[in-house]
Amino acid sequence: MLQLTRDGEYAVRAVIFLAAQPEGKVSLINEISVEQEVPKSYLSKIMQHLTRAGLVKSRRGAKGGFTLARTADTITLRETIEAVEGPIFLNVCLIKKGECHRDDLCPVHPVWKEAQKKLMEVLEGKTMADLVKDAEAIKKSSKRAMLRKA
Amino acid sequence: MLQLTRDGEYAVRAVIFLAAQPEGKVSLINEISVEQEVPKSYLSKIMQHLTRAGLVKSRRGAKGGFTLARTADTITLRETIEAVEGPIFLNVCLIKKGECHRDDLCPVHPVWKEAQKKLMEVLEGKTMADLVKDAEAIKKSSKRAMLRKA
DNA sequence: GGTATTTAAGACTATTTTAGTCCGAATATA
DNA sequence: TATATTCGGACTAAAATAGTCTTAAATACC
Repeated sequence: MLQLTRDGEYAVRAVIFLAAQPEGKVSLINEISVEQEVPKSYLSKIMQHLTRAGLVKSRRGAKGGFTLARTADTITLRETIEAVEGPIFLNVCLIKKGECHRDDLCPVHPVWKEAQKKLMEVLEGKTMADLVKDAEAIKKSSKRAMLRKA
Repeated sequence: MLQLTRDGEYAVRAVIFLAAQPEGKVSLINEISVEQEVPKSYLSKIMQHLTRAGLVKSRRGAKGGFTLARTADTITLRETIEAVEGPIFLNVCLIKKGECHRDDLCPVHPVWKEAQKKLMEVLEGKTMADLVKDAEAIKKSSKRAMLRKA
């Protein structure tokens, strides 16, 4: 449907949450679920994918939980989404040769290629560190707006 | 899944086919289906959507068939796709306010907004007339390549 | 060692979407 | 009237989506 699924959305929320935590902080499914408004049992699935994809480190047992596996500035939006949704292709014809009807003769193929490239540029251009910084800036500016109103 | 469905793909094929026909030519479901490799009964559904959306004119009965309802240079790729898939939104948060988790405080929202804008620019930047022209150019250049080989 | 805590893995489910097919009705031509 | 052709909708099978739930495994602490 040319639309991000809940999996992708929830993965992004979870990784941003982890990225925003202070160094060394270990987060529980429960915390993330409540804070980011993601169903707990569903989130547990998402976290597993993120762990296997190497974005997140997990530890079981008491004092266990999740942390980022790498620094937030090395994790892009694209990587986070693809960790749970699989590789993004705006059209099947981009997956590999032969998927495309009339292969190299299709005039629409280059258009999808360009659209794909632009989308990837946007999703790769934002790291989790960027997003945490953006979130802080938004919070500050909205606080200022509140004060002005009061 | 962040991927165009068959509906969208088939709609584009059908409209390009109509755009490539000589002035006044009326095309049958059957022709389009064979030429563009789209299942006939499925295509019939697609054509109905395109007709209702005002991109295509239909006439029933003997000597009936389909033509473009407007000139090919006024029909964009975006319009064609949205005629059968409904409006494109890369993320639910773009549909309307309130769909977004933590509304204006979400740092990812602006990123989706930008991605959406870029995608739309690409899909609106190509009209069916452009695509027909591109197809002709591709055909010519591939013919030249064949001749060089032979 | 035992107990409490926490993630891992996978089975299970309901709903929606996707990708079609099929048929009878309506409409136009000749 | 016979023939051609789209229209509209019912129908279907398979896959994706969006979850839930239960049991097992690992870890920490007493």
